Order: sequence, then C-alpha cells, then structure tokens
Amino acid sequence: MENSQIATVFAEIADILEILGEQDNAFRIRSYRNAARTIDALPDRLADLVAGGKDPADLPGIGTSLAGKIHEILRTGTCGKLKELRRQLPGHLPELLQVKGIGPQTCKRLHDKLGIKSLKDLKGAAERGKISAILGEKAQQSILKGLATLEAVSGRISIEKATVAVAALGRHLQAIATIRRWEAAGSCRRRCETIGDLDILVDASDRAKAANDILHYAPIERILARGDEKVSVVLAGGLQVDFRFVKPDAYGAALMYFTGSKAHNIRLRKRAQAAGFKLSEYGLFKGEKRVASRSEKDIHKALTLPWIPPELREDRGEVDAAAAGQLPALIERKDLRGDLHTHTNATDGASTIEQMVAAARERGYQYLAITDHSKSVTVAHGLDEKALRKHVGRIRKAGEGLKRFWLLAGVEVDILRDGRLDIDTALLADLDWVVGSVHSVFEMPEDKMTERLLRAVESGVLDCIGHPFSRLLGQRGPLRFDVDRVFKACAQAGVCLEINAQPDRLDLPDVYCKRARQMGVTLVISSDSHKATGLDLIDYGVGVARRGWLEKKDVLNTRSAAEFRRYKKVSR
DNA sequence: GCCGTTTTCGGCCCGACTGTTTTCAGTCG
Repeated sequence: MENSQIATVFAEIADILEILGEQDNAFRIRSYRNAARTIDALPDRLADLVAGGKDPADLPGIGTSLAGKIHEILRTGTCGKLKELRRQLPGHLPELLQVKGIGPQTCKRLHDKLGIKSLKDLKGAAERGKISAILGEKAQQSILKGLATLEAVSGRISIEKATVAVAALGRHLQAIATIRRWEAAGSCRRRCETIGDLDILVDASDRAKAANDILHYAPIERILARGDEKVSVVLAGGLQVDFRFVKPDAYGAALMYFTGSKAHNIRLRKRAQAAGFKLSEYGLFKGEKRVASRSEKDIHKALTLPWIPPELREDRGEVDAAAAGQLPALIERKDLRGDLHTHTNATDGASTIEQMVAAARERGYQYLAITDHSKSVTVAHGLDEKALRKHVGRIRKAGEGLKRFWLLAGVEVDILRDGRLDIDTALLADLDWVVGSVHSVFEMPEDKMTERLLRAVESGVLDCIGHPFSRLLGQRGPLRFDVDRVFKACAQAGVCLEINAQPDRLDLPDVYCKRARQMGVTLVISSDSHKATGLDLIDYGVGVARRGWLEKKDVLNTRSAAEFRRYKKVSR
C-alpha cells in the first residue's frame, strides 16, 4: 500500500463531504485534506512505518480518528466512511472537480438540477447547451474550455519545456521599457519534474502599459483574466502563464508566496502566526505594521530562519530543519567533475567519441564515461561482445593521448528479465564503468522485479543502476519493486544509483534520492546524453538532487579524477 | 477532525478575480 493510495482515500472523502456541503463540516473537510497532503509528502511508506510500530497519530494533523482510518485502510484497502459517503453520492461526481471553474457548490447544483453524475454526463450536457440555463452562458463556455484542456494535455509539461518557454518569454519581457524586473516563480523555480503553469513576477513602473505590451507576445492565444494585480493568458500549445504585478518594496514577499509550494506556504504562515505575525504576498506584518517584505532573506530572518532554497519548499521538513540550523548545503552544477552515462554514434547517439570528449572538456570536466547500449536494445543498434570489444579499443585509444582527462570505457548493459546481464561477465569486469539498466519487460509482479534487480546488483560487475525506476514521465509508470531491499543491496555491494537527467526520466525521483542517501547509497548524476550538446541536460539532474536534499559529498561525480580513481580501486 | 509555552474550547492561511442573487459567493492558487 503506497502513501498516495491512502492520501487518495482521504482526498475523496473531503471531496464528497464538500459536495454534500454541510456547513459545519468545513473544518473537518480541511482536516481530511491536510492529512492527505501530509501522507503524500512523507518520505517513507506509511505502511512500513506502521508495521514498524509507529503510531500514525504522531504525524502532524492526524489524531485518533484519522489514525484509526489509516489502520483500516492498510488492512482493507479502503474505509467504511468512504463507502458510506459513496452511497450518499452515487456516480463519479468528485471527478468533476478536475474541471477548472467547477468547485463543490457548482458540482452539487449540476447534480441536483441536471442529474449529472460524471465527466461524461457533464460533457454531454455542455455540448447540448443544458448548462447555460442553470449557470449562465459564460459558465457553460468556461466548462467546455475546461473540459478541452483536461483532455488535451492532462495538464503538465516537462521542466525542460517550461525552461525553454521562460527563456523565450524572457526575451519579450526584457524589451519592454516599463518592466524593471521580472522572474519565474512557482514550480519552475522549485525545479519540479513537471510544470502545470508558469507564474511570472513583474515589477513595472506602469502596470497598464506593461500589461498592454505583455499581451502583444505573439504566442498568446487567449486571455483568461486581466486585473490590476494579474494577467492570465494561454499560449499556443496550451501552456497557461500568470503574470503577477508586484511592488518593488514587496518583491520578496510576492516571490516567496508565488514560489510556493502551497503546502510550504501554509507551514510558513502558521509559523508566522504562532510568532504573532501575519504573512501574505504583501509582506510580513505585526498588526498593521509591515516588518519585512523587500527580499525573501528579510522575511526568513524576521521569522528567525535562514533562507530556504526554493527546491526544498515542499513541506517535507525543511521549515523545521531551517529552524534547527540543519538545512543541507545543496549540491550545485559547478560541483560536477564528470559525466558517467553518455552515448555515441556507435549506437543511438549522434556524436563521435572525440566530439563527446571535446564537449566534456569545454564544460570543465576531468572525466567522461562512454556507455553505449548492449545487444538487447536492438532499436538502438546495441553492441554485442565482439562489437563492444572493438568499441572499447577505440575509446581507450582516444583516451591515450589526452592530458589531465580520464576517458572511461564503459557500457550501459541490459538487465534481462531474470536479472542476468546481456554481456559476458568477463568482458564487463574489464571495463572502467558499467551501468546496468532495465529496457524491457517493465510489467512484472513486485517480488519478481525485486529478485531481478537484486541479482543484477549482486553480479559483482555493475558500478551503477541506470534510471532505476525506468519510468517515462506522462507515458510509463515506475517499475514496482521492494525499494528498501534493492537500495540496501546497493549500499552493501557498493553499486551506485543514478539520477538520470533526461527531462522525461528524472529518475531517481527526488524523494528516493533522500531515502537512498539515508540508506548509505552513493548517487551519481548523469546526462545520458546522446549528443555533445546534450551534456548540459545534466542541469535537470542537479535540480532533482537538490529537491532530494543532496549535498556535494553524496554524489560520486563531484569527486576529482584522482579521488574518483581511488574510489574505483576499492569499490570493485 | 485536530490542536494547545496564554487555551481541553474555540479557533483553524490569505487574498484576487469572476460573474452577477450588484454586495458577495464561488473558485483558484
């Protein structure tokens, strides 16, 4: 039983209670939502904690009643309260809340007046024009648009696409004379895996003029809202962008507020409140008096906290850690000394060995591992033993003449369905760096997948597991295996876990970085680049590592070539 | 339904935008 499954039960209870709409329930509903959020953000599996004797009521926002329900959910997979509520509200009404503009009240009216029970019903009613009689013509249009958005993208884009969109938008904003300063906040600044919409902070000397100029940005397809404080638009392709106008003397407060996350903001506001302050996007107030607002640092300082890096702001213990002076010194891109997972034109890459080396040296690296695919990955023209031997010869030759640069001859070897590797072990033992990855048979019972990975880890020839969950964001879910057993085996065998920086992978995910570190596993951040310029994608991996609380010392490829050689000598 | 270094009762994060029961409820972030 995963945390998200437990959280979903509580979230659905909250949704149904809200649709049923009994007024005195408002704060009970909030309790269910708080509990769902708390459980979702836990770094460890609640099921394991409870099995280990932990009382769920020790968690913040969870008391005896919810603790009882947690035990019930762990035992039966659901809870009686939810079943009873579902009887009171037949159909799939909570799914209507996914449509932007529909909240619990509207949901209830749609059900009571039109008998709507599901998204499908809603779409039918909207298309036949039945909604306007109840909610008005504008609401009907808004619902149709909301449904289209929901179907089109299911919302989110990769951090890479968002970063590119911000850069393009930035060129437009830069040229507007009335804009003094601007910055992307929100999930983009926190470097989340995927981005729902962009929040852009704008400090302008003349808001009306600035808004007018902003709206001339060619990719804007539709204007959603236009007020004194904010302008919301949708770009071609469906990305929503909210521009927030802020005063320079409240810039820090606004930046903090719009960076989020929501859960982090709530945590911080409660801390402010407990100290007799009020915190909003306009500043930190004591009564009517504003005591801090210009910069984030000012506000953190007034709350007796050090500045908290945006990547940590997820309400995963960062506020308490800050208060205790125990924030990690997060790893930075400039700490990296090499890249340990790259491809060349020998398989599915586009660049030669020499081009990859040149690109690595340009980036100040001291070492680079070439790790092309092995024979099972036929679509990538993977190498068999004979081809690999030849390729390794070429890599070693290319490395011979290099001064102060270590070119490692490696491979990304396939972990077959039974856990064997698809290249002869003797050959693997001769290589400088061996990444083992799963590229096929992703669906397997959890215990079989665990055995598969354990066998690979314990083979004695692997240096690292590549993209350990083999997920593709928005396309393929993560491998299911016993995370604790596999991580523990990695720690014991001295096998690293990779943070693969490809934007559609970002694998290990951030919360598992934290867990792996706690269990004593060494981590590696790799670009998995298929061309020379692709080495820069490693930045997205650094973002994941930072979100996973990692420091320089936790990541192997922050070590100098000399230190890395010493590590290699003792590891296998 | 949860919680407590003023409290076991009486609170619970804060503000903007939209549409229109035109004074505020509903929704969003």
